[in-house]
Amino acid sequence: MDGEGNIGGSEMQMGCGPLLTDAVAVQKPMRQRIFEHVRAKGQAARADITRALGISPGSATTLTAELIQQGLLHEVAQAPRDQGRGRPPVALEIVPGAGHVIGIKLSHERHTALLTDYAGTTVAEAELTTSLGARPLEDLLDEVDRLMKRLLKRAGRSMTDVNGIGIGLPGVIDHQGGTVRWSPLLEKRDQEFGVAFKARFDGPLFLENDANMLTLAELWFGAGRSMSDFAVVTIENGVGMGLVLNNQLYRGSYGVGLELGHTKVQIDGALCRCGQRGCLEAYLADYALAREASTALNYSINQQHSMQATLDNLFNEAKNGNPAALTIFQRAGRYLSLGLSNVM
Amino acid sequence: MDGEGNIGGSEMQMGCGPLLTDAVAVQKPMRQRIFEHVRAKGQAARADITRALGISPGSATTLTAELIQQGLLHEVAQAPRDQGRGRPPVALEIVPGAGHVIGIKLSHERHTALLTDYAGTTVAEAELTTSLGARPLEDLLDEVDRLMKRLLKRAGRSMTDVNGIGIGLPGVIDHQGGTVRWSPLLEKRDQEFGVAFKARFDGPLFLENDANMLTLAELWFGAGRSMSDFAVVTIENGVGMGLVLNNQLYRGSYGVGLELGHTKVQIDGALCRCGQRGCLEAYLADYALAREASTALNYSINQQHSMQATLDNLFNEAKNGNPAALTIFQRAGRYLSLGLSNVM
DNA sequence: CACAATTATTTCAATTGTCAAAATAAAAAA
DNA sequence: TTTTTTATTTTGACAATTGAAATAATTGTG
Repeated sequence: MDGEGNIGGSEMQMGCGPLLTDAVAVQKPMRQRIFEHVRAKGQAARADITRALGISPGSATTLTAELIQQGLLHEVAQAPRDQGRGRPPVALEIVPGAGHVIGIKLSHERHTALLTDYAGTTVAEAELTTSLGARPLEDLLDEVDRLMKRLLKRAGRSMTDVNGIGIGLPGVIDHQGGTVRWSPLLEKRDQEFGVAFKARFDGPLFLENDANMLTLAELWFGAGRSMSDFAVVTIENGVGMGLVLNNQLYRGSYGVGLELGHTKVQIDGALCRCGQRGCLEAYLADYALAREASTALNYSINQQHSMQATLDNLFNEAKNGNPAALTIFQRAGRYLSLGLSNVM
Repeated sequence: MDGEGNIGGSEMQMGCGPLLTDAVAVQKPMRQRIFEHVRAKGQAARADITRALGISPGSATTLTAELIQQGLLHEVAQAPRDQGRGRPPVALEIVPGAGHVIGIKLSHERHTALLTDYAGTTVAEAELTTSLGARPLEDLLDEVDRLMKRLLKRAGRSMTDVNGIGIGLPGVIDHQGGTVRWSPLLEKRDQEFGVAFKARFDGPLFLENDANMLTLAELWFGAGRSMSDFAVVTIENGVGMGLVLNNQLYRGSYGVGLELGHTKVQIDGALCRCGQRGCLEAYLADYALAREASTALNYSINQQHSMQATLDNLFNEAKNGNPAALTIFQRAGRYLSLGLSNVM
């Protein structure tokens, strides 16, 4: 009778093993995996698919038939072989016009956009030079609007032909929630980019940090295609990094990605704009170089120089052998390699 | 006719998207997921499983029936509830004696072993003090043999009751291949531990770096159970780290894990036994502290002191306010926090 | 040239895993 | 007692796969 109030109260610490299971481990449907395999290989026969995905030949027939029926795949005439016996395989290919995707990169000085088909070939490009500095979310969406209109006009297509839109921009991006936690392009923090976008346009949006975007590009089109783990480092306005682990982009616990720039390379080192000391970014980013350049080039504080001009100047000085300027670049290089070796 | 030799030679760079798909992403069968869920919770009713794993109640009945049939699960009498209506749930529990597992930790001075049942409760323990230093693989396996015999005797069980054996040891371990790339316990490099083990014993072996082992323990039994990403840092003979990303232990491209100890914390810093400079380990590991201690305590070079004695001495001196000794510990702490913040 | 060998693809019945919906069970509340 | 509520079981159906046999399209061989 005394045990009624708290059930099992005496033995709370039961069980073992992780409490959280990886609920994300949902296997993609077979149709999609076949589609992606054909896309990766460029073309593939049913027999290749059978071997690559470990399915039965019967399934290959059924599933490819469905994809062909949907207009996503089609058979392609085979070049005659000079060796190999047996019935020749018939290659399958992605129907290029089956769908289109827009990719947009928002950046400091100019935005660029690309329209590609499902096979990955570029259909049209467009760009837009923009005002520098932070702006309201609506203004940024206006720019996106203008850019997409220009792109579609150039390709002779309309928004209904577009099956997906990917946008990459600098800052701290929550990919899952479609939120921009912080970006140099936006005035305010924690802007609901995804929501605002959906209100103005349609088609599914994929929002991504620009370094992550670049990393994905490398994974899809570049050297990363055949690697299971790699990192991409960008040095621009700030230091960014994207990391691919196990063939997929690693996003932190809350989709925020990595912050290589704020890796510490020196105890009590140079002051960083994040407020801490010794960050890699404080030695590598353009604003950091510019800061040191002012000293090296003997600029007085009240002289006004644009950052780009300062950097150009610094670069020229270094080329001409100015030792102070050279040291800055050498040090930046050394710190970069240090930060990178830590990632390894 | 000219295109016969190399098929598609002109258009090799076809396709886009990752070439390697995550073949590891095989969803575990539902039966196993249910088993693991019950193990994690200690006990769970069919209705709980239905909700937790998102399956239909019918499936829960069928699948748990199979597990009960196999002798892995059983129903357990429920304590009377004081609130809540409706038919009371009947809890399921893992049959403790359904299987047993041996866990072994090989270390410098002594090896320890544990026999537990499938529910995770310890059945017996054993340990073995060992010769220091590197030895041939066969000698190490002899020690494992002796340890396991002692353990099983104490538990009154035989090898046939054991369904799996996990071994953790310091060094660079290839978990997948069961190879010891390097370990302070072994004379030679690249020893095929798994193969040699299988030749002498039976039952599946799980070989793991000791830091990774500890990390898994934390994931299964400790604070890590409710976290999706975390790191475990060990400071012993060398600095080790285990990392859990997305609820699973991260092993490098080839199962080698991480090397926090050789993260760089200081450009041109202290010399490390790995030959590089500025490694975290060169400030934190016991041999590094001992090295500095010799200086701080004014030991002359030809005096012979055991490492442990030196460290004890250093610790006492620091406690008594010796400033040189204090500095050593403070610096070690600072470098550690630096290395850790980089991991974040 | 007919025919075996070889490889690719298709057909088709059978299996498996899962679910939806209805039925049944066991308790508390009215 | 009857209703309400929650847990579990039963049942039939469905969709995804598979295995095995059949068919197709080649090359090599006697």
